[in-house]
Amino acid sequence: MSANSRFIRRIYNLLNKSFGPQYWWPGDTPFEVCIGAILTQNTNWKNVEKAITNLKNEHLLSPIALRDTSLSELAGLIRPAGYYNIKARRLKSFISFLFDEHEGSLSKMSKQPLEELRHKLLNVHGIGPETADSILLYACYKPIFVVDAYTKRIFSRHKLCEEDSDYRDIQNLFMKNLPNDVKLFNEYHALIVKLGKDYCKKKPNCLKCPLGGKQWNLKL
DNA sequence: GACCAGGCACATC
DNA sequence: GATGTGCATGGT
Repeated sequence: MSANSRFIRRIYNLLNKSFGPQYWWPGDTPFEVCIGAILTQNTNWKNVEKAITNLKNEHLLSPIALRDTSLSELAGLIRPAGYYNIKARRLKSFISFLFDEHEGSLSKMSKQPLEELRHKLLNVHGIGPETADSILLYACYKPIFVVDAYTKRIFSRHKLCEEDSDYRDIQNLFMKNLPNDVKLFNEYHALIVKLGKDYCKKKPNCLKCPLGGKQWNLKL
């Protein structure tokens, strides 16, 4: 086993021991996961929850209901999640894709092979790498590792990737060094977000961080 | 009142 | 292909 692989697994074990299971994604249905993945782009999850609650209260959390909702009404309801005009359009483009390609059915969409579906999702307006991979992993249960701002910040601070590593570089760091396991990818990303929220914001709080101290050259 | 949060598309060089 | 900018609310 390579040194990288040992590091990656050791960090997972540390986080898992410190935080325990995270029960991700925070959403009731695969469809809600997709909506949340778009709404949470560059946005605090608390604000996303308000927007999702609004949609639930209006009984709009289904592909058909959202398809039949006007852009302006949708924008008004998701307002708390920020960038609401842009995100309303992004939600609509995802819904259009779902109906055009998969009869409005997430379970049909999920039957597509991973790489083919990923490629198609990336062609949907408003869906980039992180949103696509969140949908693939947490809504379609495909084995793909989600990289977010926390992942990049934490791993570059600890010199486990370069500061200018791109999305695929970091994703490969995990996927080449871990077994191809949906449950593991699910839990690992969730633990990274937990670590990020609690200890590794832009101004880090290293004192009680499970990764230990202010020394950002991890010695495990 | 500044700074930040689980990105992405687009313009410009 | 790299770099900069707009999008926007709500919490600290």
